[in-house]
Amino acid sequence: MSYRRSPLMEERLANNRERILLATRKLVSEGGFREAQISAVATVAGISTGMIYRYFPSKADLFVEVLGAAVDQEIKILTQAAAGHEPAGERLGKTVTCFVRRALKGPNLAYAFIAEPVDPEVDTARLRCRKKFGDVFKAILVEGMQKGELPEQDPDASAACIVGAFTEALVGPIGPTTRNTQDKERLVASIQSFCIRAVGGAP
Amino acid sequence: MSYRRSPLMEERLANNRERILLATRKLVSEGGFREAQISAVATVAGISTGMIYRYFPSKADLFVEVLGAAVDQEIKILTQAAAGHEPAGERLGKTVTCFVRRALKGPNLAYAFIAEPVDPEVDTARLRCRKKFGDVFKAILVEGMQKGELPEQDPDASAACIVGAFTEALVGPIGPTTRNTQDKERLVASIQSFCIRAVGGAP
DNA sequence: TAAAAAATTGAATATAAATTCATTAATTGA
DNA sequence: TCAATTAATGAATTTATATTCAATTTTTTA
Repeated sequence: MSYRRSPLMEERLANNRERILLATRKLVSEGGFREAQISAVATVAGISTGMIYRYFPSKADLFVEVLGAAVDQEIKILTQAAAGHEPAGERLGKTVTCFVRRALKGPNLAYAFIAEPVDPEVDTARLRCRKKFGDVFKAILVEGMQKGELPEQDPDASAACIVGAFTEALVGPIGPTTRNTQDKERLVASIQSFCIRAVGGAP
Repeated sequence: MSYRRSPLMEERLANNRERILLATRKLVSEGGFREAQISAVATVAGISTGMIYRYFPSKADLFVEVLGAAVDQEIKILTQAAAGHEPAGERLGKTVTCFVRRALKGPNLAYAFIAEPVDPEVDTARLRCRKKFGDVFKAILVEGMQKGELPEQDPDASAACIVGAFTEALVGPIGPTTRNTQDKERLVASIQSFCIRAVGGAP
């Protein structure tokens, strides 16, 4: 035999994979999944289209991985924001604000992800992700109800409503098009108040 | 000359157009826009694909018309539900419940419409539609604030949040998959409570 | 440096769905 | 019924991407 992967080569391969993921992430965060065609990903990553298929079985698989990684990162941050010993209403407010601010700062994938059109395979993954986001809020609600800080309510429904509320407020018709910082902060505050009142967590 | 459209023919043409719209509506409400390919529409309508292009310049135009008609109908019903002289919180509750019940009853297009993936042209129309739904709620909120029944809030943001909240609760991860009537009514009630509390309209 | 193996390329192919248009069928008025 | 005109068909074309693979380049070891 006269070829064996050297550590150097190994590294370059891993590098390629990373480049593909990064390129996809960049394209998606700029123009959504729609703009992330294989050829575009290849161009941005500086490789050929064929290469992509040495690392990912299909475009759907690539998307699912990018989606998963971005969401996991976001969930981690969100979970930290949700931690603490303040009353549930306050914690909810902090968490919502955290998400919304990050989304407004963009290019951040999470919110594009939870709202965007894709093919069925990726869609399944997207639903799972929305559920994950919901679970962060659900945990706050359950604890708040246990402590008697929040009125009784269906935590699954309320959590879904919260995710839906800020998603729509962010990517919907009134979403961030050409807004200045002040407007953005006002939007953040409005969404936060809405969600806190919604779960009965107003002081 | 020896051909001129007779009233009979005129009627048949109008009939074809209607059949195309109905077929599209049926397919979309069953399987979303994804399932409504031109060939499928043609089959369901019982005509050839070519025919469709005698009535609609493109698939996007067809979709936009179907979307618009369905949403207008829904808006009309919603506006009626929003009318009345009860306190704003109560009116909001009625309106939300009306929408959610109708969506759960399906096949009703409106909610599939406001949540589904499509190409850019149709997407613009969809955004307009979501805005229309929001405006129904905004009107309630503005009036409620004027009368001092609701706390001050950004009515655009709150309206968007409401639309987002029930949309997500309906089509999101906890949405209606295999739910019995009782579960559905519980979901309706949960969403309603959430929205009423959210705008500060609790009694 | 040369041969073997693997990595990389990108043009060619596959796929899926929208749109067209030459052809055929149906309708109208004389 | 016939000629003129329009309606209707659906196979062929177009379009837009994803995916493959024969050919090329690079890397490794002897």
